[in-house]
Amino acid sequence: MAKKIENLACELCQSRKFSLFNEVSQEHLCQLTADKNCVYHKKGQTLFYEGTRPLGLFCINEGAVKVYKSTSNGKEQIIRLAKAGDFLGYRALLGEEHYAASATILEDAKVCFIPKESFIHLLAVDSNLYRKLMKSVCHELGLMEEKVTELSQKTVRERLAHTLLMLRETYGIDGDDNSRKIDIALSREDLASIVGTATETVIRLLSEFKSDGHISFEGKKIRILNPKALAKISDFYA
Amino acid sequence: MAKKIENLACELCQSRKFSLFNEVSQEHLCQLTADKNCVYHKKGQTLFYEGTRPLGLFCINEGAVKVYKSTSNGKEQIIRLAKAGDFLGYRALLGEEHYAASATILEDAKVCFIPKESFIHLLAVDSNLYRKLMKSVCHELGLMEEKVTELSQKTVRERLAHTLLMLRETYGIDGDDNSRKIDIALSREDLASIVGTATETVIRLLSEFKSDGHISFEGKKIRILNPKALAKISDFYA
DNA sequence: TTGCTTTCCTGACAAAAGTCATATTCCTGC
DNA sequence: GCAGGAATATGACTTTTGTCAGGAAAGCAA
Repeated sequence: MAKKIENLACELCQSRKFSLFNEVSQEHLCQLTADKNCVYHKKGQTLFYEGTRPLGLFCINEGAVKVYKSTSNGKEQIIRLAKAGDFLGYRALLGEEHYAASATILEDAKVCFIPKESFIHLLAVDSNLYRKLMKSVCHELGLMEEKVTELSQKTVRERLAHTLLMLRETYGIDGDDNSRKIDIALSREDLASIVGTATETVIRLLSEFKSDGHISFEGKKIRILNPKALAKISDFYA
Repeated sequence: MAKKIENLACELCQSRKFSLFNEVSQEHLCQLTADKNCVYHKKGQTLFYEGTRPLGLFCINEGAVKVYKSTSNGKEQIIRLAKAGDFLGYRALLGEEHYAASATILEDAKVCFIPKESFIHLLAVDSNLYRKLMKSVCHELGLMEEKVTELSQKTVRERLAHTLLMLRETYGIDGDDNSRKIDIALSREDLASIVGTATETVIRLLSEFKSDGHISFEGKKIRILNPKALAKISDFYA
């Protein structure tokens, strides 16, 4: 299953260019390359479990990962999706807490693991990185506050439309502006866990969006045909 | 209304002892005392508005403040409540963003305002404070993630019970363990904005909790008579 | 292929919560 | 004290959403 692979060179990593590590010095990157561990994970494997102690930082080189909390009623709430260039586990690491969520692979992934000491040392010598990380955590916090507001004030229908638009922003590929495919394999159940509703409700609403011509299905993926209509439904900035 | 008052000495401030500034050196505290501005605010006044640019950090010396986002349908979602010793505005400041929420006085308050430059300088020279702040922001993020999960998975009834228990933790005074009064003046509307529901629903549920003997009303305030029952209702850790 | 499992879909129904209308109570200023 | 307004309370009704049950389709292993 999880297969150790040869360390990818951080200094050459394409995913890094768009990540928080984009300004880290060559020297420090080489050190990271030496310190870290790279692993190939298949879909369904879990990177870490809620409640356990973080031993380092995960960095996604390729693939897709979901971060979610399990709830008492057996469901799960997806907190965020991580893709190439994203980091996982820094909140627990910097907050000196246990993981508050679990992380599971959605699409086969190459994941680098940077041991805690190595990461902490890097932060100590690269104050620019530390500052950027702080900025990023603050931004995340802002996003979460927005999500809280959305959850308590908007209907499932509005939230689903908004979620589709956000997924389009992040995972949209090919086609002109009016027809972009969301290139990530999300089950209806996953989608429901992001929106915060029941799977059946998502299925029903997607069918509706489809028959209204706002979206279409391509295999397991969704194509956004009419983003404006979805924006209107989601009550975006209105 | 807002009345400038003589600067309170940070180095002598009792509220500070339980705040993030509890380990800041005497020297730096004196500098803060010189740099800051203290203002007395009456209930209903607003410290800052969503969408504006942060010019500094607010520190609550006394009183209660609500931080909330206004939504398109005219309602508001309370993101957090701040009391003596709490800071406001650091997320926007450190994230280098505009305020994502507004802050309004719930109970007459003494609020100190530390200019941005002064705060940034303090962070630059006191790395321990910076680290503590990072830790705090990460912790906040964890709390928000929990709130997101709670909002999408629990009923209003469960959330209200949980909210009452949290308010009891933070604002509970006098009485033995089975009878603590929540010593903060929250209107039903405010409570609804915290829980994320309609005012009428809160009123109805509170009446129900009252007739079930779980709570009682003392003036505008609520006394928790049976925390265990509320914990059960809130499905806490179950 | 075949059979098996998982995911997706649909319908019927129930429960939860929001909305609207209307009292009633509580404050506050005069 | 009283008037007027705000906050609280309650009822009736509607809408939204969740739940349960059952079936179709798609993926997967042998």
